[in-house]
Amino acid sequence: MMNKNLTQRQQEVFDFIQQYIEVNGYPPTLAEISEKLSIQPNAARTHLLLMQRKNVLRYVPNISRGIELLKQKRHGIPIYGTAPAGHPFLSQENVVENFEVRNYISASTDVFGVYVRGDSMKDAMLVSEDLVFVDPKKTPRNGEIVVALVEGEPTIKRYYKEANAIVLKPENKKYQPIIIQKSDDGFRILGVVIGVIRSLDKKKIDTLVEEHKAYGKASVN
Amino acid sequence: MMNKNLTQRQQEVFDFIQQYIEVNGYPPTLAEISEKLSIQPNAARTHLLLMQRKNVLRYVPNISRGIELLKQKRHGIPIYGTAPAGHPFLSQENVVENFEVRNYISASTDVFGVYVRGDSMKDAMLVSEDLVFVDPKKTPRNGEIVVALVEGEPTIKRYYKEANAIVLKPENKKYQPIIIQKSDDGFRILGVVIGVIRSLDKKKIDTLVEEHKAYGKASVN
DNA sequence: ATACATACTGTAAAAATATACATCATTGAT
DNA sequence: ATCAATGATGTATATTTTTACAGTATGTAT
Repeated sequence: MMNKNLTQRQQEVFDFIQQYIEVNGYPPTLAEISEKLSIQPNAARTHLLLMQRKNVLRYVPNISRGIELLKQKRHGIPIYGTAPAGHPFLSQENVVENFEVRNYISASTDVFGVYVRGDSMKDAMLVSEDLVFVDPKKTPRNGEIVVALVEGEPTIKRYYKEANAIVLKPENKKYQPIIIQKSDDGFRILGVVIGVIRSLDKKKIDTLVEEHKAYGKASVN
Repeated sequence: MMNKNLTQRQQEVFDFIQQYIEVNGYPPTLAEISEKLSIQPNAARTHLLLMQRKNVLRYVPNISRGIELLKQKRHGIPIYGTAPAGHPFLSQENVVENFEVRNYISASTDVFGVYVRGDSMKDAMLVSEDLVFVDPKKTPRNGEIVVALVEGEPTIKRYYKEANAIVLKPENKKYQPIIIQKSDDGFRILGVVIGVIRSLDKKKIDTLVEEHKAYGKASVN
């Protein structure tokens, strides 16, 4: 994250502070900065004052470790509700909440993400390059979509528990269901899919719509 | 974020520290904590030492503001690549990256989110309750999906620029395109849709698949 | 050539912070 | 009934951290 306005030395100071906070959880003292850069505390102080003018950090005099890095406070994305007509839509007042994935998909703390590959779930609207969020703590119910390890390979399928076996159904007629016998080793449910996120560009939109419409025709065969 | 193991007083201390860091960017001194809770600095110190034993924070003696809150370091969600067979899939080594929406949808810094309502874009796989990410800085190209303000009402449609007008096409045969004359006032493009996120539970999955299959039948009529 | 901003050194002093005792009250567990 | 853990007070002291001066040097734009 190079700040174009900063001089080389200032950037070094900035980087050190950033790293220090990452490691320690609190900002460094002037002495710590100066030691690292082999300069005097006073020189470090000057840097902070100059950088403050450039608005990349806040330096509070007389406060030990009174350094706050600005800019990269880009946390969450504002979400606007459906504003009442008349109001300027994009105003602060219409911010309903701030987006944080963890809040949005509200799952246990150890959710993880996996990219979808292939088209075996395309009828459930999961296509290649989508990123699915998986909750490993959740026990799958029939019909839910799960990520499972079948013979060492991760796969995304619909889950159905039957008398003596577990059936993993793809959502695409081109593919056959996978049947897991109770004795099967090398099989493991990694978790339940609780969300998807898709990055859209024009090409992706077009592909999606094509596939979607093709489905209609295919189903008449 | 209530920590079950903490006593009430400890929770108060924890909450204050959290809030203080949020506001100032660096942790408080013992004196600041003690002042807020109307106790002696020494008492505050004891709390920190006790809480450290409970692993909710780190307190470094002799270091001013030497407090680091632990636990809520839950930033981003780990994303696993498709692991080579044999490797334990869910191991740290397979973490490809850490999920941050802003990185994922890679847009200008002022992206925002809006919830989708209605089914006018259902054929482009945008359904009610989906959250779309919108980039206000991006200029729409023909065929891209945009969020626009039409007579004060926000709406999501496909964008097409024609000789004398702009056409906003829904992706659902039930609805008619909206045609905007150049002179039209009260019309404004708010941004281009660059991503979607959907929270999935079993009910939502079922609804999606139902609608998706129904599309096939409808399109044969 | 001459400001001006950056990038320092070095030292003493001032201010901000943390800590060591000594002491006490309350509560829950053995 | 007593121990251990929590939650405190209060004061003097030690330590950490910042700051005020007083200088020096270098490059760059005017």
